[in-house]
Amino acid sequence: MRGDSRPVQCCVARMTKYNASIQSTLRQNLLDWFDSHQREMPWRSEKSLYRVWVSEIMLQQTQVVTVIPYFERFLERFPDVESLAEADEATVLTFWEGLGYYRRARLLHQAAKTIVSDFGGQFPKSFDAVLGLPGIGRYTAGAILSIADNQPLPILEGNTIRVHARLAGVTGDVQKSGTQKSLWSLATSVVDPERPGDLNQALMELGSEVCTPKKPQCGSCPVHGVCNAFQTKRQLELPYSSKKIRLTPINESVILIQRRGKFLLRQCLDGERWAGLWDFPRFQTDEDGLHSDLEAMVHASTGLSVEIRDTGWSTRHGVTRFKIHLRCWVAEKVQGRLRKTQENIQWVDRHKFEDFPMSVTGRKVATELDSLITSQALFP
DNA sequence: AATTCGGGGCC
DNA sequence: GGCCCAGAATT
Repeated sequence: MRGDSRPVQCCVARMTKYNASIQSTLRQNLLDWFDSHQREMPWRSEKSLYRVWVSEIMLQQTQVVTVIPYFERFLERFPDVESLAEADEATVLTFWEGLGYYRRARLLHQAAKTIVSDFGGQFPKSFDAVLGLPGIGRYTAGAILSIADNQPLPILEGNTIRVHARLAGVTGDVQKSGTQKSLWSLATSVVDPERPGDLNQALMELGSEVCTPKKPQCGSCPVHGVCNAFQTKRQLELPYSSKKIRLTPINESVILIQRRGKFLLRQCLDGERWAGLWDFPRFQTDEDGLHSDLEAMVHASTGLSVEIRDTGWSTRHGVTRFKIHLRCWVAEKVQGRLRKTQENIQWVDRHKFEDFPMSVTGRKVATELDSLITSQALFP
């Protein structure tokens, strides 16, 4: 197929499966490499469907080094499906705090309940049943069953998209469905019949440790001999994506409202950012972090009448896709009483903040509260 | 097919 | 400051 006089790009762009020879080389070399180079991970040393499931959910859009401490704590508190299913959602969220994409935790919790009610507490082994669980898509179902039950199923995610695009010279826009189809086809053709889980992990491990986005270590790559991108020196051009990440600037303020030593927290509603987590009342402000009628905003959101006392402290926190300009105001005097509202709001002693799963910015404010409220800037 | 959802690692 | 990360659900 390759090696004739036609441009390489033309031929390989249409190659959507590895031929038998390349399949064999990929499997052999990658499994050998994986046996000697794989990193230690807590879900590898002790393997079960439950542990691999939890790890795969945590690993969605999240790097291994970030996940490991969360995984350890989570498994200590929720060692099996039953303990997870029985827990309150708020408790589950507490152990997810700081990891991001909190819907993952809520769906994980829902799925645990489903497994108890519909599968007798045993994580299912049928691909369709697993795919039907909330929070589990094509990648995660294949990953769990191949890794924890050695089922010959393909996977495709960030790392392996890059690996396959380079190995096979896939030049199409990776966002396009046609390109995705080609990549899934490549992934399917390389599935190892003997050790599918190890080969899948080897592909991902290669993508994160060797076949990296910026500085791929092709010299130490076990499969550079069959890599189209390496042969044509296009490692840095593949995979191609036309999509550019854009940031949306956000200016928001949180307001510290205290009464009798307690502070007002509200639980973020479904549909808004940090759904289910707790936060200080938060409002949109202008570019300078100011709002023309902050007291009215507080009243509108919480049903409380407040008197804004000072505006002495500010900090910034950058979040991917958002930039939050965070300012805090302290309202010392609250005239109104707590009213019944749609919002789930609560007066919380500052020493009890740790009992609430919080947004990262909310946690930051909570952690620095002591220095904030004793600051001379706030109480001149 | 495009958006949304977080936070951190890494250059 | 930008890009990327063991993606899924929603619109």
